[in-house]
Amino acid sequence: MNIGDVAEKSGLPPKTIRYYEEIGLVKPLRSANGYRTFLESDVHKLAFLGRARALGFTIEDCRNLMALYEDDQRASAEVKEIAEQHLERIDKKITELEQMRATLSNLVHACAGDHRPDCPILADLAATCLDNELIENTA
Amino acid sequence: MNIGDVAEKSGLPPKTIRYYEEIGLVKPLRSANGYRTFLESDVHKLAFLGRARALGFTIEDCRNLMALYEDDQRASAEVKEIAEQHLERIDKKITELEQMRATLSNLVHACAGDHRPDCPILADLAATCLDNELIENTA
DNA sequence: GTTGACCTTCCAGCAAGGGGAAGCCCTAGG
DNA sequence: CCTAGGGCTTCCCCTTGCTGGAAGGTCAAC
Repeated sequence: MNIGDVAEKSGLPPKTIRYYEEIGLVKPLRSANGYRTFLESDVHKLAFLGRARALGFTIEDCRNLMALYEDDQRASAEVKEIAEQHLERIDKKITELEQMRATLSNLVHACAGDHRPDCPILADLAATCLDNELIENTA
Repeated sequence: MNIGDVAEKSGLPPKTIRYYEEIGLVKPLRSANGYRTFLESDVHKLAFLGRARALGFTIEDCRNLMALYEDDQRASAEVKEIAEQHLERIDKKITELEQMRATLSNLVHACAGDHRPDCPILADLAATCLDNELIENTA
């Protein structure tokens, strides 16, 4: 199977598949003309990777998950550990974004959004670290 | 004022300040010995940029926000427009992350996390795109 | 035999800086 | 007067996870 077929089957672009080979996530064979030749098991691996990436796992996580997947002596605790750490990263990121969202939302609501130059958004960005100028900026 | 002082006052690392000069966000003067020389207004700008970045605005957003900040003929509508678009980006990102979180959380809870190899997390990653193998993998 | 769709490699680049080397500059201490 | 140190400079590579493009080989069809 050539890379184009694999791309279609796995849902990953050819570029991505070549990249995954480059970093050692898949190891396709080569046919005489230099083309990569993939087995069904490669398609399976690539789909696995695509799914893991879609869940936000890093490439390194994917590498570890793949290794565990292929090791039938694995302990599910190891997999769970990786997933839990990732869950924490996600929660942290969500918290950060919620925080930004809250601040930004306040500012947006406070801004008239008309033709006049007065703007609480700019005032906030400008004033936060410079209390002595706050009065000038908001006066 | 040299870059070290500015870094302390603005809260941005020297590396970041040099980078911001490189991409034209600030334009410090140079003294005879080649050192960058910053004015108070530069510190002010850099603090503005730091705050905007902390709210997740892209560098390009920052560039536009700075331009509006320095234009006293601006319409607050233009600022609000940038902020609203950013708010949408944030909301979209949060939604994505919540989606990942939900799926991942389900998988984590379904996984025993013990010494045994059976793992719903790996099974899900492996099976999603290959229904014909689902039975084997979950059997 | 030649077009056009594949495939190959390599190079460059995105965001937004971080790390570190090699080399000035400036000041304080002995 | 010399030296040690800290701060400053430029330069280039590294990060994450790809994506785009150029130059060129291959293959099946018409």
